Amino acid sequence: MAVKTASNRVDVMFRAFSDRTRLRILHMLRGGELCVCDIVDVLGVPQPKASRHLAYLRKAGLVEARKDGLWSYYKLKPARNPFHAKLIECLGCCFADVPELAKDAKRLKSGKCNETGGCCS
Amino acid sequence: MAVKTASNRVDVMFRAFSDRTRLRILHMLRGGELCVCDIVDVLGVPQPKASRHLAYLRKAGLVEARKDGLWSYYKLKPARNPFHAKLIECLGCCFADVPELAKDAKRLKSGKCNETGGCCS
DNA sequence: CTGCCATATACGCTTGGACGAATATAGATC
DNA sequence: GATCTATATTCGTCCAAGCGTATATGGCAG
Repeated sequence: MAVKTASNRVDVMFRAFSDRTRLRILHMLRGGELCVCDIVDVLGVPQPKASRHLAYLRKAGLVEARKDGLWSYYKLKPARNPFHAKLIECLGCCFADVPELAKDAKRLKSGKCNETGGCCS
Repeated sequence: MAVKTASNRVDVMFRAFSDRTRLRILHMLRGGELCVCDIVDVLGVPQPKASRHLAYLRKAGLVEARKDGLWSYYKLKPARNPFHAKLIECLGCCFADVPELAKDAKRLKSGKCNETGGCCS
């Protein structure tokens, strides 16, 4: 079963973290599952852009999606190995160094829909 | 003094880790200072390629160079902040996941010149 | 079945960056 | 100063991947 997928490749995982938008998405997801419209809303980017980056993260094995009716919910995948775990830890540490992250967190908290179910308009 | 250099940018640092060759270089340097010819030798890549990647790492603030006569010695820069430290920790964790790293370590140890001074032919 | 909504993908364009090959730089030796 | 040697940089090419725009998919409501 040891299929050599892209998800196992360390360089691919690092690259997944090397884009500002993806970094913001990953950081947001540390708080738990979110649906795409929330992500689009918090990031303030066009929907296809968010979707593309989510697909990238999915292929890199870093997030997983769950569909529920019209909505897709994304969350971080649990760490597969020590390296993956360390990488996730990096997410917590870079909070201070990436100004957008604080803004995103604020916007997410004040947002309409984070956990009380009533999402997306 | 809070100059916004590339070295402060989290995404740039991640990107620096996202290339196999650079990952191998960074991993090698964990053992301490090395001169370029050692790196070229262990990696088994053309010298300009190693030099280019070393320049990239230098610009990303991850390594620093010291010149001594004809030779250049590179070493990891000490971590500037918690994020940088975590990232360096990742280097240790990905050893198991990147096959080249073990081979590099072996070749470096059996190599002619790692620490007894007599480097480079 | 028709139309609407959330999400995903395709398209065309543009840019960053990896490469090999060639060349430049600069210290050491004669 | 001529030359050798270690390292750095430049050049031209190629490919991955970013973007906005447009469109496809697929569930749901009427």
